[in-house]
Amino acid sequence: MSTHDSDRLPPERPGQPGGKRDRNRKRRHEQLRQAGLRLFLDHGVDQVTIDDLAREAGTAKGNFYRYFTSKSELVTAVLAPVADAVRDAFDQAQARLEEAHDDASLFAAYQSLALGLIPVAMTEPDVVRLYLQESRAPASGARAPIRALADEIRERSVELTEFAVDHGLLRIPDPRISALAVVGAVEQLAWSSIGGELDAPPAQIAGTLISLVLEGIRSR
Amino acid sequence: MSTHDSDRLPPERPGQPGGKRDRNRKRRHEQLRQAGLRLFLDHGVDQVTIDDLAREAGTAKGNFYRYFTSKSELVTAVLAPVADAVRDAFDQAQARLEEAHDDASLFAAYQSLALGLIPVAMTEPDVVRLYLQESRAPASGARAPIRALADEIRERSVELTEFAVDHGLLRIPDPRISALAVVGAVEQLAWSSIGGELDAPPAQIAGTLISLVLEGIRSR
DNA sequence: AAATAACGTGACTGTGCGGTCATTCTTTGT
DNA sequence: ACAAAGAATGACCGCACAGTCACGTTATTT
Repeated sequence: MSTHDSDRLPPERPGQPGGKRDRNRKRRHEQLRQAGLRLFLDHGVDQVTIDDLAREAGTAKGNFYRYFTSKSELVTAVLAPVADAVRDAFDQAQARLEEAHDDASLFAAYQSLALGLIPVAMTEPDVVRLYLQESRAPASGARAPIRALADEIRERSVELTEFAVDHGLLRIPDPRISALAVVGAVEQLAWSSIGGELDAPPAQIAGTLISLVLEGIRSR
Repeated sequence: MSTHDSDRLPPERPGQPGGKRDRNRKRRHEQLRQAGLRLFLDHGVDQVTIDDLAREAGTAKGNFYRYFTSKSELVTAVLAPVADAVRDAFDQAQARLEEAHDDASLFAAYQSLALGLIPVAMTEPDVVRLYLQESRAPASGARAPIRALADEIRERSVELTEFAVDHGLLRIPDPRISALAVVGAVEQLAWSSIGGELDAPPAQIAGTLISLVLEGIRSR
């Protein structure tokens, strides 16, 4: 009969939401997530094996599959906080932009995007770094979730700027080119900053980039 | 005695420089290079096995090792044309910059950089794409040569702009930030363009980016 | 406290990988 | 034409991997 042929691994959550089972489960989940983050950063997602992950998390191999069905699913979990923050920040910015009517409110919309992104970049630099490290991976395999997030970021950035242009808030010839250029600049600066190649404080980097975008190099 | 303990695989070149051996050898080398380029793009460098490469190149596995000692060495060979062009272009630009004295000659130096890079990007888009795809990989493993090239590009870009600032040719507060922002913008635009997400012609993309950098968004 | 069910373990299996090598084929030098 | 050397082959070895599973442990329910 099999009411649910598919209730295989991993099983449902334990009984009480605040009980010992629930806490233990969350702890293991987080241990595996942290192990993944460390190993992925050091060796690249593709090079890390399930054995490596289990060992680094201090548990047995078979147990890994009680929490994640695949490495790809773990990658999604590792990325989750950043992915959520990114989506929220774009939603916010889009909502504000839809009610914008002048230069000031346009600026405020873009500012809300930045203000939504900066906190997570400060609290989770390693996750951001992992994203940047593998963000242009082929769309198949364990790195796929990272690539998907990258595609979403580019898409929504372009969307946002096209909306501004369509509603007469911004007057630039090709919004797609400008939006992608800014995304590329932001990502490269974040990458160099997190990697320690740029010792300037993030606030200064952001300020320099904003004035560069608004006024160009000539103005200085 | 062993005059040469280390003349193991891969062996020296065959007798005549223009003979059949030489031609065959060059052909196989190129077949393996093309096979690598295709497979690396489709599946990512780390996911491709030596068996895959040999099969795609239409040869036997053992033969691979007559041409490359490792996957990493093949990656280096795949990248070679772009790596060479990049180095040459930076050398050129640096030489011009050292003799620059005003705005016009500064512009000419940067222009020579662009003019050195554009041809190889047009003739070898796949190699550029592979570089962009894996350019932020960890420094160990088969992707290492790609990462090395990326580091070199960033380093020399910063160097170039710092030189211009130090010699009073450019007046910007932090040359490192500006240089990296431009590198990021260029790479992102190249990535999107090669990936078909931007249908604008390269010349228009370049023009828009240049005016964006020089004058900012406000000017339009 | 007994029964139940999720958690946790590590051995096990099959598969596929990197790298080697004896052998055969092709080119070259004489 | 013949010998010498490089090119090419694919079977083979050892190993490491993904995924499974029977069994022991710990928390939860009754």
